[in-house]
Amino acid sequence: MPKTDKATRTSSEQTRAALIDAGLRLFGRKGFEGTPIRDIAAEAKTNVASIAYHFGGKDGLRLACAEAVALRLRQVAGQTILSSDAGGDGEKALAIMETALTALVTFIAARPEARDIAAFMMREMSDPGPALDQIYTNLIHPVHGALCRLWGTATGTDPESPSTRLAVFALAGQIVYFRIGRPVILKRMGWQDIGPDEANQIVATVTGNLRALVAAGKAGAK
Amino acid sequence: MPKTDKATRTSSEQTRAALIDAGLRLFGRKGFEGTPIRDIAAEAKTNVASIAYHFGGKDGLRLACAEAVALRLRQVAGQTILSSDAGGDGEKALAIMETALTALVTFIAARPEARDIAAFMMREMSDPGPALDQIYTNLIHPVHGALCRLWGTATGTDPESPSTRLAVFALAGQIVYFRIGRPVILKRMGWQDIGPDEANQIVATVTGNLRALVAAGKAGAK
DNA sequence: GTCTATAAACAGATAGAC
DNA sequence: GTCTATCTGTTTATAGAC
Repeated sequence: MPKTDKATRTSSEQTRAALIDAGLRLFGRKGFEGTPIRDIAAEAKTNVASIAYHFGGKDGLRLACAEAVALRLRQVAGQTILSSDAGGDGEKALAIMETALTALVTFIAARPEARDIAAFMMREMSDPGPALDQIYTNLIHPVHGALCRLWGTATGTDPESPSTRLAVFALAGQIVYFRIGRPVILKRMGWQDIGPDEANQIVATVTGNLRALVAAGKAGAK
Repeated sequence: MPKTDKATRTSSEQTRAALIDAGLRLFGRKGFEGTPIRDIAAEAKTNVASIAYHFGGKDGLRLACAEAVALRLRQVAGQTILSSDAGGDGEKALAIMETALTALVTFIAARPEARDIAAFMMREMSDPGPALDQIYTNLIHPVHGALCRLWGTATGTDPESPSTRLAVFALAGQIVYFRIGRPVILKRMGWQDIGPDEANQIVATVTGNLRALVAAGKAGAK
């Protein structure tokens, strides 16, 4: 059946993508060791053997999931941050950061796929290995670096200084917590779900904090 | 129930404690499903069967670990926050929060046990169940509530309002990220470890942020 | 209460038919 | 390329000796 003529649209690629999708979802929820490859195959509507065929084994799928995570989050955060340049204008740098954070928070807090993406990343951080290296070099390092440059421009401080880097990490921490801590947040806020309304409240909190922290950083730089 | 005569010092209690300790460490690093009870027994220097004996099974140990986590973190955060009362004095409320945050951040960022405690909590949040309920009612709800009251006093805003609750969650997010994201932070900061020096830099970042955010919240409340 | 031995279920990898 | 059947090792839980 799997001949790659244009009518069939390479079912190989489709199976591959379905496996990564299923792997991300299950690894995120139940953990890597907690997920049997049989479940992944079932979720992707294929057979167990196809995981060894496409990725060489369970570990290969893990790495492929890490690649997918880095790619997806760069699409959300990256294209807004990585490409743009404030050109020394503090106000513009702050505006760019606000736009980027809004996009990031909206995606991370409200989009359903973000649950699995965030959970996958957090799990990899609890047990660092090749998959985390992937995510670090392809996502975290470039995005954090770009945010540091914007932060430096916005506050007039050294973008390479430890305090700038820590400030940006603190900012990132706020965002990821709104996803990871979701069940706790829902319960405490009395929310049923994080829809557009709730996401906007979170966006308002984070962007408000950004402005306050940048203002404080600017004052401290004098 | 073990017989508690003072001479033997109940080795039962010791085994129990050693199992919880080992469980917390291994569950945090490799996840619940990723950890065989044989490994836990070996780490606790006892036999596999003792887990079923003391906790009824692997799930029982999981719940006992959740209890231990809640208890331990209440000792760190709780005794400073839960007991004290600002009595309507904004300055005093801010000072209490600063003291509490310093203790919390120092513990979470620098203490080795905190790695496993934080990882355990995050994993439970990714896959909510009875253990998370434990942690929520015995730790998160009371501590978050106390911080909201202090925040309300410090900023002059309603401690029960959604924006206050979200602000406190954002603050908490910063703290936990400095533990969860540790491997990434070490790499990006060029640090070998988080010792007293590095912990102080993190404490300075977080308490600085606290002051800036409270000041902004106070201004907004006018 | 502790521990060894074992049972019954389940894991990931792979050979070979299609 | 896909899928079934199977191999080999490992898992949790438990029975029973001490």
